[in-house]
Amino acid sequence: MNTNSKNKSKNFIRHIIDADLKQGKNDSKVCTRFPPEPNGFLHIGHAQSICLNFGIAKEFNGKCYLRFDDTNPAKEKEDFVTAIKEDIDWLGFEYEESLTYASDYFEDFYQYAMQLIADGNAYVDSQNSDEIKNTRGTLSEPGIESAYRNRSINENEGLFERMRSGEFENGENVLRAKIDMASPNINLRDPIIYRILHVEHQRTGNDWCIYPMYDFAHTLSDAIEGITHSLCTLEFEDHRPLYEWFLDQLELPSQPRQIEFSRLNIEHTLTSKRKLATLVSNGTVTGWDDPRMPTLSGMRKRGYTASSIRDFCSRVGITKKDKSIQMALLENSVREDLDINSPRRMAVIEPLKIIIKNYDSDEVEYVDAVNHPKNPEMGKRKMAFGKELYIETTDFMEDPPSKFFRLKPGGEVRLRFAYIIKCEEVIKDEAGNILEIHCTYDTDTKSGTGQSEKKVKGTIHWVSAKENRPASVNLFETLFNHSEPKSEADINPNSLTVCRNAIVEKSIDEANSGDRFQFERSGYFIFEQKTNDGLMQFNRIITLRDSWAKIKKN
RNA sequence: UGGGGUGUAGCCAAGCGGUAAGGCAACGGGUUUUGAUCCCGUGAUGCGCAGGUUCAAAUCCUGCCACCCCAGCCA
Repeated sequence: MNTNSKNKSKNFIRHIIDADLKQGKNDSKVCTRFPPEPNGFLHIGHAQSICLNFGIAKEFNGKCYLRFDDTNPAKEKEDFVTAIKEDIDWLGFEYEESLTYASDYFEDFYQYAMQLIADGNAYVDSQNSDEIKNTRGTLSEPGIESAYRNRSINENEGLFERMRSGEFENGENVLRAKIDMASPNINLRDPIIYRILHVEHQRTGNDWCIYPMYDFAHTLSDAIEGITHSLCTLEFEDHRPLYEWFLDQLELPSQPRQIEFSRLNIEHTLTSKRKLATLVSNGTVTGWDDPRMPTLSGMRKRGYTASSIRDFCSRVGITKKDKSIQMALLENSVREDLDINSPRRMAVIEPLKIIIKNYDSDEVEYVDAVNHPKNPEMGKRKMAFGKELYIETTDFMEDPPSKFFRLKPGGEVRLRFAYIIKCEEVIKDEAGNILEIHCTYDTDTKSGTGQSEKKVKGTIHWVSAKENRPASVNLFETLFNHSEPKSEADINPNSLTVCRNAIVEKSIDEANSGDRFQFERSGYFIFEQKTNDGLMQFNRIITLRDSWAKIKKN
């Protein structure tokens, strides 16, 4: 894919797996899992985890489960399951043989919980949530044991059965693991492992009114599926002792190992499902798939390719260090893919009219334009040239700085694939606004004819005024101004600009929805669809690198 | 101020006792009918800080500092 993958250095997780394999652990098998909760859409952070988990499985000839962690029906929806599958499909990973749901194991979980009770390792607590909260202690003070902590096994069994059968209201009882209320690790202070929730589950309907908590369900799911390496993010480090406690107390089919790595953060964006959900619900964006969102569906709509996201993930390291990746790294991956694979077209986003005074004919003449400068196999096309054309407004300056290689009064510039033109006159309205530029063209300078030795510094793009297609173009900037956004106040008010006066060369007619192009000298764009008023609608995926913009700044 | 983690260039990251890979960014230069692409070149006497062990330390030891995570019947 790139030079990076050739000499890919191994991350610490691969080292651990190598060592495990060397020692013959887990029958020399490797099994991982990607366990999203279906309560939102996947984002770029999930992509890293998907690439890691599915990548490791592939590399070690193992298996990777896609497991929906659906233990909290209050927050989950079938729609999210569908969306998540779609995103993983798009990213290019397969899970047909390995698709599971935590809810598949509800009965197993229940039986294991009964075992915990039978062994004196769990009890039903009848304190309410405030009481439980108030007796948990603090970061520096131990908690207080519940008065219900020493109920008999018999009583606990009866109570837990009655919890299952629906005899209690939400919150009346919980099942707690009996560990240590004085543990310095708060997760070990008799954590709740079951709560009562009279909520219909998207898959199990009303079969259950008690649902297992994450730590319990996750450990058991891993053990049941034979996960060898359970990879999660750093915030679960404190949960590992509890994970291992369950593994120690119960006789389970396998002994998975939890390994934590740091989350992926990207500057100027958010990789928190909860915060992204807020942007969706308060209308800051148009939806989970808004092209400005760091969700996989958003990036897909924006025009990013799955391949470039995989490449990006391969360039970002897997470590335990807190990180904040610069957007430039992602953009580099996107540009690299798009440059190789996108056919070129010409489009003018903000048109400025050019009249070629010495072009006598009212007819159009056709010039050849290659579809890719380095890939002849992509072919070429004809572009209409004639007396009236449009160029980019920013390609003309009446009073330019030095080193401005574009059109200026009295100056010459090449129209790409066509002729060299000279600016003769600037036509303005009474208010002084530039209306059009009158030029002359040099007939000897037609591209490809070799009739003239004339060289000019600048080459600009253009579109015929006679043959073109009107377009509406969405230009995006980052959703947040601040490199590490905290609140709504950091939102970039200019994250979306709509240009409804754009025009594209006529050959764009052939485009199908989802096709990507490079509009020369401008950027990469994806064709969405035609708007109701007949405009071809494009999203700008990303600009070209622009060293002129840098020169201007200095 | 309890517990768990992490500190190598602007951002990532390799390194695992033998004298600091690589990528992105930045900055020079070359090619170019895209100010794109591509190609070439430039960065740590230094690995959070201070000591120590050793012929030899980013790697081992001690102390300190900074930052992140944890007190949901969320995951």
